[in-house]
Amino acid sequence: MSIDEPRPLTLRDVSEASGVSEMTVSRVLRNRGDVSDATREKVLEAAKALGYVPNKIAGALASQRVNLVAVVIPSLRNMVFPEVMSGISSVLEQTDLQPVVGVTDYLPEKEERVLYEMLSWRPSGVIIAGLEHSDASKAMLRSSGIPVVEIMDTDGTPIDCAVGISHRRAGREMARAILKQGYRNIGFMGTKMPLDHRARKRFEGFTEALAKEGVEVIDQEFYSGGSALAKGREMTRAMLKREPELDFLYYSNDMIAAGGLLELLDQGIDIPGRIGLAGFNGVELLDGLPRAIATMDACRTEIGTKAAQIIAQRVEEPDSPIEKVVELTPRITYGDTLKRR
Amino acid sequence: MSIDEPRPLTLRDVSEASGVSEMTVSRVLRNRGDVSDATREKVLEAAKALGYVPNKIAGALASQRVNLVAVVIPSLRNMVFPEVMSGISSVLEQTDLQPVVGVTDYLPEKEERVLYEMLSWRPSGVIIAGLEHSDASKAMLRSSGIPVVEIMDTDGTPIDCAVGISHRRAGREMARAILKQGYRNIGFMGTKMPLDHRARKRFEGFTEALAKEGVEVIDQEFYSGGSALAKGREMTRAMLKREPELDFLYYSNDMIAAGGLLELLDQGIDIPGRIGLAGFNGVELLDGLPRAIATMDACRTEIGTKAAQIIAQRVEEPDSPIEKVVELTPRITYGDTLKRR
DNA sequence: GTGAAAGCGCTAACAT
DNA sequence: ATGTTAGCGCTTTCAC
Repeated sequence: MSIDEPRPLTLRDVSEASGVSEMTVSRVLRNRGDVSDATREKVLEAAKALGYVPNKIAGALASQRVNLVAVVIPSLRNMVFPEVMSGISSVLEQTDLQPVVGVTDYLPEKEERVLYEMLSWRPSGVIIAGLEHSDASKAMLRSSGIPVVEIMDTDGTPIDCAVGISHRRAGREMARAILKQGYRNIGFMGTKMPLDHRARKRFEGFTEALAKEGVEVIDQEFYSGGSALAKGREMTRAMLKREPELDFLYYSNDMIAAGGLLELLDQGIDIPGRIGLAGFNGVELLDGLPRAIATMDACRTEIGTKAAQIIAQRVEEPDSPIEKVVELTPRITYGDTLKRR
Repeated sequence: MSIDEPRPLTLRDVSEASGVSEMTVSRVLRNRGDVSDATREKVLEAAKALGYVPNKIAGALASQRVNLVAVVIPSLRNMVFPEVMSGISSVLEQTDLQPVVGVTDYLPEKEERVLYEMLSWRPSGVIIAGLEHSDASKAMLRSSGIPVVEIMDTDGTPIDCAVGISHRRAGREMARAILKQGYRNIGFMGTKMPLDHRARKRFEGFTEALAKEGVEVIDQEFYSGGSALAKGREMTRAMLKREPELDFLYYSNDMIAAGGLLELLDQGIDIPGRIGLAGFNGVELLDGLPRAIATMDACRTEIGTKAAQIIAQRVEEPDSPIEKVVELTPRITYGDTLKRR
């Protein structure tokens, strides 16, 4: 008796153990075609007893189909993306498709690498955050021949199709709401934006709508890294010191807005009378703060579900019609930090 | 001229375009063996011009090696796991290994499915949260023949090896610290625990250490779902109403502890004099709250890096010695919500 | 330094 | 209802 290397099991092993041809074993394991109940039983028993796990690599190569959907996002630490992911998963779970996540850290070069890696597994579709990509990335996506859904943003031209919101519009609408309530001395705080195109677009829309009414942001500050809550606090304190006559603070996300809120409350400032504030995103996490922050929903889960539906649809029926752009419409939540007439 | 189906490119296409054999093209693309600079140049040029992306499926099947590491975690919405992920990524980025994430939603059956799916891609290793798995999952892992690192927890017997902290010990230590400061009327709030073994173990360690000093938790409450911050607030309010003489609140995570903190501050209660409180995890997110919450670091990033190092090591040198259990030691942060003598 | 042949473990397509 | 044959696109191995 010789000691065998622990070799992974193959179809052949199951075939021999059950006395059924490899082909029939394969059919049973995939619920394909007609197999008699007796044979099916035998095969399943043998497979289970051996602890056989199919080799998808071989299967994929033979069948030229891979049931993976590549999902490429900038980060997992920003709660926005896990929420999009859960929208995607909830739809794909009902199909035989599986999401595979790649993270780019907001770096175009890393996006390129991640994309290359993922495409080399020949997935059935790609869901990728944003409309801004390197030329090489765009070329890869275009020539991949698989459905590509760019998510989160609709301000631009998609490679294949896009699902998201217009961040420029979101910025404009928040600006209008703020002006409408009579605020005029407005400050802005946000992430450093060369990296974050969506935050940049919101800011652009925001200042553009203000300008239309002859208003300019009187102060602004950008951060990167660190605890968003703490940063929101710090930046707010600093800005109020610089510009005491500020009457509104617009934040590029709800987490720094929460920091700002806590700072204003500490200082005993009347919200939203003396100073109003607003963030962006509507992160559920923040329910439970002393005041509900004015914000705009970014439709995260909905973006995920819609994107996944598009992929699933096009995998099933490759010739189904293509909706180029699906623009969802975020709505303002006034909460307790933005006056309403 | 006929219209060709957009067929994915193969090595053969690059071979023909460059006038070099498929074999040599393969060598160039993988930087293997000796290839003259002239040939290398030609090949790279052709590959780039065509936009060739290698087919890893075929490669993996032929070479019997897959550079993927399966990472199986309960959730992405709990910031703990993205932090572990980033520890894992930071290590694997320096190798040619790639993490692939699977999410179980704390459900053993889903863990089983996810594991089966992932193992069927024949990854080079598995990193999986927790020590509790279904028998089928354990069997799959054992017979996979690849390195398996169970993370987060060391209270139990690993299948192969484990990296984490002892949650029982963490609970005990927090209990001791609380008692030492003279608190005696202690309440506990946490997640519903049949799902979350680590929270359960902390609670068990906690009550055990209290019992040793003749102290019992005088009230407890469990939640599931919803905004943790809001839940922490609600549960705290309810519990204080039920048991006004409470002088310490122990929470199973920092987020609900933060909700509790905000509630106590609202009620104008003296912290940590009249009531002290503590959470668990040390989520960076929470810097910036009005008071720093007493907590314990769960060593999340470190767990990720160590686990990834073990996998990387064992992939490189399959016969390297195995450390069964790596137990990291979390430390208490007193913050502003737990008296210190 | 380069190429030819064989085969990785499965499934499509065609028998029977 | 079941079996046989021929690859899928690469890499391993060996020959030159």
